[in-house]
This record gives sequence, C-alpha cells and structure tokens, in this order.
Amino acid sequence: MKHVTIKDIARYLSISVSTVSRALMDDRNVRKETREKVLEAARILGYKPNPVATNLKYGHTNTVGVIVPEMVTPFASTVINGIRSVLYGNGIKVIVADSGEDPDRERENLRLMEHFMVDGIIVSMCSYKKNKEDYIRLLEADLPMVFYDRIPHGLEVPQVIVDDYRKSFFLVEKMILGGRKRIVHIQGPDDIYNSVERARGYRDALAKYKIPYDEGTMVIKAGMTFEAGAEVADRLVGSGIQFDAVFAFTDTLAIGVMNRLRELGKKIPEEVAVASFSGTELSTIVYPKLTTVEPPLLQMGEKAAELILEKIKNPACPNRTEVVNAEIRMRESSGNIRPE
Amino acid sequence: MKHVTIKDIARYLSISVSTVSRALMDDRNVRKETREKVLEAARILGYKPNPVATNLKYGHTNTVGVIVPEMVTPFASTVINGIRSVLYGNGIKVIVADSGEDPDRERENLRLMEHFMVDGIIVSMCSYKKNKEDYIRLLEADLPMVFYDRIPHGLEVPQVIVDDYRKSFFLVEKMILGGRKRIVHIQGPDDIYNSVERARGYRDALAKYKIPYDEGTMVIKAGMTFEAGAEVADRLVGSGIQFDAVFAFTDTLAIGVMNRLRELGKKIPEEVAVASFSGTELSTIVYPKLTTVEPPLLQMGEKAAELILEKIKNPACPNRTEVVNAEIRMRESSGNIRPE
DNA sequence: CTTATGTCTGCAAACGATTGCGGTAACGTT
DNA sequence: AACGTTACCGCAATCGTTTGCAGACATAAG
Repeated sequence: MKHVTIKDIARYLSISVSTVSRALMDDRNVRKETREKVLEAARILGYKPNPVATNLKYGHTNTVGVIVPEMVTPFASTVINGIRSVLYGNGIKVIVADSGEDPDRERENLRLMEHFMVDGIIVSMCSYKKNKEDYIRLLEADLPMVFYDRIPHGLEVPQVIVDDYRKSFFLVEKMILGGRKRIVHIQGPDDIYNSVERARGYRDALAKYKIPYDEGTMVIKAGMTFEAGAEVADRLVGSGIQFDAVFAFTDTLAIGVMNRLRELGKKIPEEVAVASFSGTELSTIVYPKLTTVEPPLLQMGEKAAELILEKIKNPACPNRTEVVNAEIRMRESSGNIRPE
Repeated sequence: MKHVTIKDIARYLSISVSTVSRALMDDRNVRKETREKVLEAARILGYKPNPVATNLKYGHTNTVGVIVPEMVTPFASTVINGIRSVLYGNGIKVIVADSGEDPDRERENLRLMEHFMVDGIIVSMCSYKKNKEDYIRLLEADLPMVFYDRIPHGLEVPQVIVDDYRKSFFLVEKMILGGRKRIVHIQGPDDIYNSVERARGYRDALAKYKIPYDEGTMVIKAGMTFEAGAEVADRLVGSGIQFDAVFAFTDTLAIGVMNRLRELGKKIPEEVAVASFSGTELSTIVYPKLTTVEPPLLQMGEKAAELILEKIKNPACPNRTEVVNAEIRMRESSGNIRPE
C-alpha cells in the first residue's frame, strides 16, 4: 500500500513541494497554469492527501469517537446514524466502540479513543459510577465530551437526555388508569442513573393514586439482557406474587419477561400488561407488540453531534443540556388502556 | 486538549529528545538511572505517545476498518466482537462503519477507510455488483481486504463464509420431510450473492423430492427489512396462493412475514411453517421462536481477523477461503419437523 | 535607468517520534 | 602515556504537509 505524496507530484513536474502544496490549497500565490498542471498531475498520479501528516501539523484528527453501552438492540445504531449525518457534513469521521455493558470495556474504549487522539467523544455510559476518575481526567484535560441517554451523575457536562422521571411517571399512570393495580417494576442496575429516575417515576405514580409501594416484592432488580428478563418472570411466577402488570426498565428486559410469562401460561395483556422504556424497533416485532417510551433516537444523535461540534470549536462554551421529547407508544402488550 | 510530548520530558529533565525516545523504547543504550528518570517524568507529566507521529514515521495506523451492511440486527455486532477480540490482542484498533444496506453509503465508507489510511479492511457487502471498481482499485493497490458472509463474486479474495447452498438445501429438505409441500421462498435482493445461493439450495431441495419449482408464484423477491417481509405476507394472502411453509432469505424477512401472517389470521406453525437463514438472537425473542440457520458469528469474526492479520503481515500470502459451519436451529416456527 | 510594486516560486522550519551516526566521557589495557 | 573499548547521549534527518520568509523576475511608475 504505497501512497502518492506531494513530493511525487513535485518531482514529476520538477517544481518544489511548496508550490504543489499551495496549488492544492488554492493559495492565490500560484499562477493559474501552474495550479492546473499540478491538479492534472495529481489526477494522473492518483494523489490522495495523507491526513496523518496534516493531523500531525494541526494537532487534530477530524475524528469523533462514539462509545455505546451495547449494540444488540438497534438503539445505538440509530443514534449513531443521527450523529453521522451531521458530523460527516462537517468533514468529521466517526469511530464507534461498543462496551457490551461492561464498565471495564468502557474504560478500555475510553483509552482507545484517547490514544487515537479523537477531537471529541460522545458517550452513553454503562455505569455512572465506575469510570468517574477517567472521565474527570479527560474533562480536565479539556477533551470535548458529550453524553447522551446514559449520563453521569454529579458531573457538569453537555448532555442529551429524555425526561426519564416524567415519562415513566406518565406511563405508569396510564397503566393505573387502565385498571392495573398491582404493577411490578423491573428495575435496572443501580449504577445506571436512568434506572433510579425511572424507578422514582414509578413510585411517585403509585403514590399519586394511593397504591402502596412495596419495594420488597413488587420491585425487582435485574440485569440488562433478554435472559435477565426471563429469570425475573420465573421468579415472579415461582413466588406466587399477585400482579397484573409489569413496567420494565428497558425493552430488552420487557421482552425477556413478556416472552417467559407467556411460556408460563400468562395471557398478555389480559392477565398481565407489559410496558417498558427505551423502545426500539424490537418492540414492534415481538408478540404482542410492546408498549414503550420511545426516544427520538435520530434526533438524539443529531443533537449530540451538534453539542460536540460546539465544544470542539470552543472548548470554553457552556455545557448545555438538551432534553428531547420521548413519545409514549401504546401498543397491544399493555391492553386496553385508554389513549390520551 | 494539549498533549505532553517527549520534548516536554526532555526539557523537564534537560536532556535530548533522542535519549527520551530511547528510554521510552527500552533501548539498551541508555543508563538505567536515566531511563528511570525518564519513566518517572513521563508518569508525572502524564505523557502519552502520539500515535499520529509514529504512524507518519512508519506508514501504518494500526487500525483495521470494518464495513458492515446493517446494524439493526445483532449479526454485525457479534461478528465485530469476534474481530475485536483477536485484533485488540495484536495491538490493532478497530473502527466500524455501517452501510445501512445502501451501496452508495458503502462506497463512502470505503473511501472513508482509505482516507483514514487503515492497514486493512474487513467487509461484508451490501451488493456484490455495485462497487466493484472501487474494490478492484483497492485490491490492486495492495490494501489488505477480507470479506465475510456477504462476499463478492468473481474476485479472488480472502473470505469467511458459510455454506449457503447446502445449509439452505438441508433446511428446506427438513421442511419437506416434515410434511410441507407448498413452500414459498422469499428471496433476497439479486445483488447479494448469498441470496442466489440460498435460492439455489431451495430449488434443488424441491427437485430432489419432485416438488414442482414454481418461480412465478412461489418465489418472491423482497428487500431486507421487517416491513419488506410484512408486505410479502400481504401479497401472499391477498393473492390467495396456497402455501404451507415459508423459507426466507434472512431472519429479518422471516420475522416480518411471520408476524404479519399471524395478524392476518394464519396459525404458525400449524398452517404455515416459517424458517430462515442467518439467524441471530432476534430469532429467539419473536413468537413463535424462529427456526433458522445460525452461523457461528463470533467465530466468523475471529477467522476474518486472523485472515486480515495474515494479509497485513504478508500482502503476498495466498487468499484463503474459510468455510465455517452454520448450525440449523429447529424451533417452534417450523412445527413438528423431526429432529436430525 | 532606477525604483517600486506585484506575482510567483523555493528554502527551511515546524508538527512528534524514531534512529543512524558521530561525539564524549570513563575506564581498562598495554 | 597512548590507545581501544564501552556506555551513554545529542545532532540531524526522516515521515507528508503547511507556511513565513526571502529571493527572483517582470512590469509599471518615476
């Protein structure tokens, strides 16, 4: 893999590299015919500028890193499409790393990006606690960073989020108004901040309608996979708890629990209504289709990209928080809950 | 974002940059105490080598690009995990680009990788026809390339594949032996080579059991999305064709068609058995669970990574073709087909 | 004819890291 | 005392590109 350099062009035309460079850069200090000859030669020789060299010169790589917590759902890929659409237009490349819900891998990815000398990083975190020192170090080194969806807690950073609390409050409220009285909440891991926010929404919705909040039996902590959801279903049915609805932290968990409940003979939604948060296209391919809170993923990506552009252009700019509006999608899994 | 360079270390210790470089490189021509002082200073100042500079020096980026056709199923992300696991171990970074089943975007991605000066590219193609000139150009420029799953046709390149023809033959055979007589094939786009191979498997399986091959009504060409699958179901039921089974090009199509068939009142698998190829985890979250041919995705990624490593180390090495063994997973969607 | 002005081009330094070569000590050998 | 050896370190070139500065040349103005 040998590359043609401006040196080759210079030799080819018997002129200096500076003139070639200037011709290529459209500097007005080159005669029109010279420029044309250079352009022609570049075309003939198949010249491609070596970005590595210019990066070295200017100290930036025109690359933004994106670190996503998982890629088994299309959540991340949709956000990334949004990010790409605005960044590509600004001549910025995007590289993606997937943490697989593992904070250690997230840290590796962070180091990778750093080592890669990206101009900025867009992150959705696995854990809002785990790699705090690294994030603080990077922030203090003035590396532009933007967070979306899974944000840190207690760090003042640019971020794009949905209103986890209010949306989960409303969703649970709808279930209550639809006649469900014993709603189980499958809570996500403690170290995801959205998890505690959504759990808070659930609790307050219950409180508003004077339904007792029973943390011991009606709130179950789980992981993030389909399998984790299925295990919750086993436990739920096994323990003989009475319940007529499930509100899950994510669609992955909801799908896991819903499928297993059906296998265990529960009718969805007649006996148990199911709803979740962070729905993707997956919510529409399961049976029955899943009621979920659907963030505008493309838009989230676009906003995140805009924020990182701001930060790159001016590292001292204020840290904005963009709240985008997630839609509650009522589908079959939650039964005949009346529409708004 | 200011970086500490070896120059800073040199200045800090009042020695020359060469000595610093040598100390960092573990060259034996530096006194032990000097090396220790340098290491210490590097730690204190927070030195991180600038890869851009060394890349410029050595002409490689220690980066491999991966271009995948889509990311809404976990197919690609699993393969990528395999790729990463071996490449990271060799100190090579991985950057991913998603073509969204659009050949134009695939070409952009290709150019992106080129511009990025990656040391090699691992590709799964959208179309085996569309960007041929670009691939040929890159190949002739000796850029190491490896293909997996969605490979080109008529190009001699290193590749990792499954036996599309045989596996789809066997799967259709199982459906026939299970009593299905009128099997519809949902064929993928013409410009995906796997599509024609799988269609061939379908046809030959029919032929073996003397079932007439009716290309006009029993073979339907479709796109690649859930929605495309659903439309096929509409057309199938709308036209009143008799059929008792569907064999789809991918699980995405199969899921689309299966769900819509159920909505239209067909019982799966009693009235219509459904099976597909290229199954991912998605096959297990739909209802009923989908029978599918499941390639060993992680292994495919690992093999692809090994092949690209070979090519990078020795561009002249022969182009190997690795055939990995896909497992046929019999699940509920295909009904009581007898197991092997 | 001299000077000013403008247009074009080349030299060389710079970005950060590596490395061949040459220089400088210290030390040992004869 | 002269020389060789060894260990250590710095100069400068290199990778590909950009750019300030200065030189060259031409043309116009005086």
